[in-house]
Amino acid sequence: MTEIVNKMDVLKSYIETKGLKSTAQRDYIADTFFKTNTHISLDELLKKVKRKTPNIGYATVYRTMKLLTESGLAIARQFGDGQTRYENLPEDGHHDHIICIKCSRIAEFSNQKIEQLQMEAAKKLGFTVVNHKLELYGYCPDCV
Amino acid sequence: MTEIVNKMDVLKSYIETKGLKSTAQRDYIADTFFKTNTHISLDELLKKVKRKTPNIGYATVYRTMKLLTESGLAIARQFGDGQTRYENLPEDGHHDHIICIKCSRIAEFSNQKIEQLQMEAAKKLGFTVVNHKLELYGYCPDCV
DNA sequence: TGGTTAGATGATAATAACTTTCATTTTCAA
DNA sequence: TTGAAAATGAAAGTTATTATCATCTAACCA
Ligand SMILES: [Mn+2]
Ligand SMILES: [Mn+2]
Ligand SMILES: [Zn+2]
Ligand SMILES: [Zn+2]
Repeated sequence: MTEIVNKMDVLKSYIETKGLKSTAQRDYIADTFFKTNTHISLDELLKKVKRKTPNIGYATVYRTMKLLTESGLAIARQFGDGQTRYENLPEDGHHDHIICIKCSRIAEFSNQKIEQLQMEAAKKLGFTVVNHKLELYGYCPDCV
Repeated sequence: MTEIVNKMDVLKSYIETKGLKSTAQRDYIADTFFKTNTHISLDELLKKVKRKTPNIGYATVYRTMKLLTESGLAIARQFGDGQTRYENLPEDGHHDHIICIKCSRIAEFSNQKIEQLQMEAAKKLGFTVVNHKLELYGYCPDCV
């Protein structure tokens, strides 16, 4: 609850800073997205949004998610199925993913030791790490 | 040297097993690819191949790389720049990548401890890992 | 409060990287 | 040598994303 209000405030503030305008469509798309706890695609989000506002366009959903990503409220992910998926910025920090190659179920995990070892591996090569992508692919408990 | 001959033999053998036919185009594309030690895109490979055989088509390069990937001689990679890149199957086993977000330089590393921890993280969630993708993004030594 | 105008919207067109189709050519076993 | 099966190259089709453009609309102001 307070969560979503907060996120909406962050968005409003970002919009103001950038000299943009507030619209009902954008608010509703953002609100709908903030209420999801999945890794949602644009098509899925559009479908959800169209249930209340059927006249909304794909382009507006696309532009809104772009805005949310820019403002840091959403994270864009690519799990190799050909389409970008968005998730809410996790309040408990960064996490990585494990994806079932049979049913597409996605689980999340975070491991500080792995992050540490990544840094070290990079340092050994003279690189500085800004971000990373770690995805495990395999079978979930239900798919053996 | 012996390397490439070996790879060509593996390819020949794969082609025979599948009931396919041998062609000059395929041989030349494969040979050109086997001689690269980069993570090469289809366009880059086509360009290289066209220097000797200008009449060769994109589709043939595409189909040859598909074949090499199926046969295990090539690995297809996605580094987030929108196009698939191919690399030769490394003889020293699996490795992961670190990509410079300024100059696109790609370095490779492998860390057994990280692999181990990944397995454990997956197991904790009841998943079985079949493969994984680990990419670090940051700055290379030349780009600070 | 009505006018102005920069930004937003939604339909549609354009991209870009594949992927497939198809007419023609080539391979290769009989 | 021949004919069926596979390969090739040009071109068309896909699909997800991004841009364009003719209206709309929000927000500031006289
Ligand atoms: Mn997630
Ligand atoms: Mn590599
Ligand atoms: Zn599953
Ligand atoms: Zn660099």
